[in-house]
Amino acid sequence: MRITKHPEERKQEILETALGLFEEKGIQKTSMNDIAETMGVAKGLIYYYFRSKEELVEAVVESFSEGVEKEIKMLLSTEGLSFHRRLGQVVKVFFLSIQEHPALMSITPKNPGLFELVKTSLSELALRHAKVLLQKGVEEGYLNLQYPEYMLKILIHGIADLYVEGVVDPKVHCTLIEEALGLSTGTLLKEF
Amino acid sequence: MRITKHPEERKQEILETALGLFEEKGIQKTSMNDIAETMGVAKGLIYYYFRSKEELVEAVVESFSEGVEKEIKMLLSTEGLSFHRRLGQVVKVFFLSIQEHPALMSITPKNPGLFELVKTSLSELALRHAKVLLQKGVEEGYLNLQYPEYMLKILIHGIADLYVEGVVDPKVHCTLIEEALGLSTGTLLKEF
Amino acid sequence: MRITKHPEERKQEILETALGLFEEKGIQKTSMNDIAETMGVAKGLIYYYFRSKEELVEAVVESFSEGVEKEIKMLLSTEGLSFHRRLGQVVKVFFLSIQEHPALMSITPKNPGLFELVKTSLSELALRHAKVLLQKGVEEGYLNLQYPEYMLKILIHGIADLYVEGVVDPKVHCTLIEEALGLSTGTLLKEF
Amino acid sequence: MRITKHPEERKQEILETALGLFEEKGIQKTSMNDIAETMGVAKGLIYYYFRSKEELVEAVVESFSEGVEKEIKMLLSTEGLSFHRRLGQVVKVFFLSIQEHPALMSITPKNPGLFELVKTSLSELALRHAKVLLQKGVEEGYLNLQYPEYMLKILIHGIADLYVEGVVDPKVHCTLIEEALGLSTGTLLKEF
DNA sequence: AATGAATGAGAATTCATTCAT
DNA sequence: TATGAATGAATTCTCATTCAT
Repeated sequence: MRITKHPEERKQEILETALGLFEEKGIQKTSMNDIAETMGVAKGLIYYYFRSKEELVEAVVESFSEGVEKEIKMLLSTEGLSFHRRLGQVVKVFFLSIQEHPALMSITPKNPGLFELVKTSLSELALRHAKVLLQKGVEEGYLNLQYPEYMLKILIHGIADLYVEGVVDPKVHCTLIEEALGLSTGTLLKEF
Repeated sequence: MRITKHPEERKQEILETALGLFEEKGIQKTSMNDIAETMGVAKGLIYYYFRSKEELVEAVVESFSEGVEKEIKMLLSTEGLSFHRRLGQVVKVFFLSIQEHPALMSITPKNPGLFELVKTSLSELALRHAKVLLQKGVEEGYLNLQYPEYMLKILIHGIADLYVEGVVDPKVHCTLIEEALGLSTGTLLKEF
Repeated sequence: MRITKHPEERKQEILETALGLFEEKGIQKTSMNDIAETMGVAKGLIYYYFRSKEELVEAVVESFSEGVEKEIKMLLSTEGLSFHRRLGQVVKVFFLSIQEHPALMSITPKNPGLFELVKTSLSELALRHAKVLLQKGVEEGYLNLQYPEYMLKILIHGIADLYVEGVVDPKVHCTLIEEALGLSTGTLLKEF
Repeated sequence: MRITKHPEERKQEILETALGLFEEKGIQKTSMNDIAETMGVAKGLIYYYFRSKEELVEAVVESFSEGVEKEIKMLLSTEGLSFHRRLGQVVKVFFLSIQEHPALMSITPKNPGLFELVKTSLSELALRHAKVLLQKGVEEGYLNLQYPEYMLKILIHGIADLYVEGVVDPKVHCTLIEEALGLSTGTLLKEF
């Protein structure tokens, strides 16, 4: 049975199936065959949309980040919010997007890869969007940091890894962020 | 030509060769054959010492951590040092051990793995040793943290990832740690 | 050169090639490579049809038995034959099917395996089909046996092994069967 | 720790260990390493006593048969026993020797080999010793068989295989033998 | 757009056997 | 007699990728 779909729709379907399997079994242990089989589609079809497995992996990561990016953009477009409020929202978006993909976090020594890539991608994304916000925080005196961007990176990577190790309470994360940024206790927490 | 060595020596040799190749080409792209060839030894010999590639990988990570652990133990055994001094030293050990293995940090989408494993292992190790130190810092009022251990983890993972992305200046790291822990500027830096 | 065939045809081809090689060199000494090479086909293709060597071996045995089963079914479907005639025919089918695969029987200390598997499979098959026949023989008084099914098994296995050891004359087999079943001399033999 | 033993003692020890492992895991899946490890001895030592694995396998089978042979010889040396009594005893010896090695019978598709070899070896042995006995039976009119030796073979192989398939009751075996040889019911059974 | 049989280059692993000590 | 590190060749199995249909 041969089911024809719109290219974009099909591409999306592959991306989602791949993401699911990568989360479940790791990139390496997911074969192109697995993906095709799960979709109920022939192996060759995937190669019609993606030149190689590598390209597919990149596309999956990109696609994931794009989802997060959309939400962030929406948030930041709202005018007139205070620095703390905004920061709180950005943090929230990150953790919500991670919470929606719990399997993403299940890295084991036998199953590395995807998380690391996603993390890096998210971190870059965060930086792109938070630069201005951080600058503002520094200028307005809310933040007293020499390397605000680096600190942001550390927090994203570090908390993500903490998450992987089982610390999933957003309150804890907020407290840690407050302390690291030198904000007074509860500043972020009250945004949740 | 058949060269026999003492098991411990040979095991060490395998471990070192494997570490080198893992760093250079990634775990996945390093075949057991590569390791044997590099050593000028038969493939089977590696299986004489390690039941499988997986076991070898674990052993390599463990061995790496043990090296770092030894140095830390030495440091912490020295009596009578101030909290800041000690903290500075621990931080130093970590970054020195990482600096000795720059290739360890070269993750690419094609080459994931070892670093992630080592990082987790190092993080656990750090916690084990720094617990008391942190507690002391909190008690003595140098640190004002609700979750000192989590903060430590964040810093280790976060800075390690920062390192991977090319930020390798220890001064920057120190400053970031100072800021995150709420120490006054230069407290750690002067230990370097 | 890439020659594509219909799956069923190809599967059959693999089965036959494998059977031939198993007979010739024994299961153990026949590598998946041998089979592929003999077929002029890539190694991977065999794994496309059979998950493992073990599965292939099972399929070969099964396929062999199925061939014999077909012939038996045909025989038994003919109505109105006497007990002795029928029994004679069943015995005949077995020995003909074995005679067609003389190599099957060449077990040596270095080459065990396939025969043993086939024998068991054939024995089960024989029982399934001969049960009614034997029952009938017992009821009609031709056979005076307490365990007709066990006797059948003994005869199948025993004569098969005798065959392996070089006793291949069907007349001898018939005589032995007659004696074991307590039939009068020549009852079966005249069917041949 | 290097324990030196008398050559014959050591050889015997190897034979027994090998038999045990062959029964447990099959010949093929038992490595020379397994044997050495089980004995707590170095691999090389086995090669000191047996040139190759093949030679070891042969020796194991031979050694097993020798054990049975001894018992049979003892039996047959007793003078003045009736034909039926003797036959009963010989049958008994076989089944007792098999019963002492239940694992010998656990053939599976994955684990062929030893049983087949032992069976053949036992069958040859049986023939050697029973020839005279059978001849006597025929001459004295107890047996009415054209190929007494073949019938013996069939019975040994056939019943052994029956045994493997789970029919282990000696009474059933006796009945089958009686029927196959055309002895009157109970002739053998009462010897047990 | 889609199929899926076929490829082929590797990969891990196993093990009987050897040999220097 | 005994050790056990070392060999090396074979073997099973995997999988990204191709291509004729």
